[in-house]
Amino acid sequence: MPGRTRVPRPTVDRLSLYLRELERLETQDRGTVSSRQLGTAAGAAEAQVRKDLGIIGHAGQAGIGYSVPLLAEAIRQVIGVHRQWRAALVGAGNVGRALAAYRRFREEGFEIVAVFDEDEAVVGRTVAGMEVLPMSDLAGTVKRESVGIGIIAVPPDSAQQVADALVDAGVQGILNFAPRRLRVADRVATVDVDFRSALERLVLEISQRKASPARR
Amino acid sequence: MPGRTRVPRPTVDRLSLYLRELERLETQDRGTVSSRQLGTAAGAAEAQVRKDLGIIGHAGQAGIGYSVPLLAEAIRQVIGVHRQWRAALVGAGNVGRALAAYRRFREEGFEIVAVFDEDEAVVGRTVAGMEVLPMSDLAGTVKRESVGIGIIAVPPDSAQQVADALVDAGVQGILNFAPRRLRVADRVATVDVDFRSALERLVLEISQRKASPARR
DNA sequence: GTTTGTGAACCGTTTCACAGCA
DNA sequence: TGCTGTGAAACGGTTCACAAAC
Repeated sequence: MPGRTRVPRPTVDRLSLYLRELERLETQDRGTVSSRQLGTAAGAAEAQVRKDLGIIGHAGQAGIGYSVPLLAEAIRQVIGVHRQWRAALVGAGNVGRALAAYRRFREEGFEIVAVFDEDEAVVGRTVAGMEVLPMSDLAGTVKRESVGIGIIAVPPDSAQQVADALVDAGVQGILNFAPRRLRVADRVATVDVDFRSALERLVLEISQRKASPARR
Repeated sequence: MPGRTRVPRPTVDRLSLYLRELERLETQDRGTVSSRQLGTAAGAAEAQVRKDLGIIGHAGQAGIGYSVPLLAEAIRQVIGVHRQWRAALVGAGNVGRALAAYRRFREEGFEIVAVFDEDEAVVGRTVAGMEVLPMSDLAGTVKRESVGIGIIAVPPDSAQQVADALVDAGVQGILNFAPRRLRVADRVATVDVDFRSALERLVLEISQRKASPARR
């Protein structure tokens, strides 16, 4: 059973990036990679890569490197994408429709199995081949379809109440696209994807870059 | 001239969140906030809030707190959203169209002024009221329209070449929605928004949450 | 020669704790 | 009493450096 030790957040983020590089190498039938190459792809130091892989308990071979397929599988196991995750999307606006149409998710182990909206006028329409359902169907669908993840793509003012509904329905995690910090029970994990914060980070970095010479 | 001291990345992220709360309070005509309240909204400790505001050189009043409008303005100044930013969007697929349609950007100081696509079949179509332009028009448009930010919403395989084109055209920063690490000149800032990494982070947190009791 | 695994030093950020001001 | 500002301590993650394995 994996998940022995706690994995630091920065390490998790890098594991995602290593996995992308490994999958690229898999298509090229490369048998091994060095920590240096993985580090270059992920923008991390090579010692960092070795530390990260040590944390998840994966060993390489001195002088050779790491086995591409074995390491890829090990990372998938640790992250948990070796199994398929089923998600319910709430919000059929711009962001919601784009997510529903994003076919790539499926290959990556995620599947949106139902779409909901609070707006009665939107309920009944078709989004990416799925009928938009009313919020009253949420709890039933989550149970029936074994939904583990809720995706929030509604305006900020209704984000919290949607989160409450998802938690009540029994999801294990929430991916939140609304620019609002959610308050949820401890047993539920949340991750925010916030365009606005990303843009603000970018703009501030631009300003700082102009002020002082960049490093690296 | 603002931007005296360097602002740590984690602080930048929290400043975004403080600003959201401040804007909410502004609509309610609240005159002051305590570090405790800002911290609660942003999920940070109160001492952390005071440290952050100290870093940007903003002082509160002991026993009272911080002035809502003054602090909001100070944060906007530091981040750089007190002025309007003009952006060029590359990629008119699902993600690109959703971004183009995302009206909220405008209120937040960002404006997409042009849309480009590499695919000849897409060029000429209309997206959010804008005609999709060919990549050959990129450099000219960036100069003519004073575009500071490029937004990449293309498949991963073409992300790097789009980045190169944006850098050559003279943008100062790139917001990257493609799941690929970009390599750009030092003078250009980049920020990644990666759905897949976000989902993987979520899934791993779900696993860890099941394994051990959560804190907080 | 190449590349791993890891203790030790290092560094930046967070938390603590408390003096000082309203 | 309520709340800020800030040194000092604690923490967690990163980088260094090198012995060991191939």
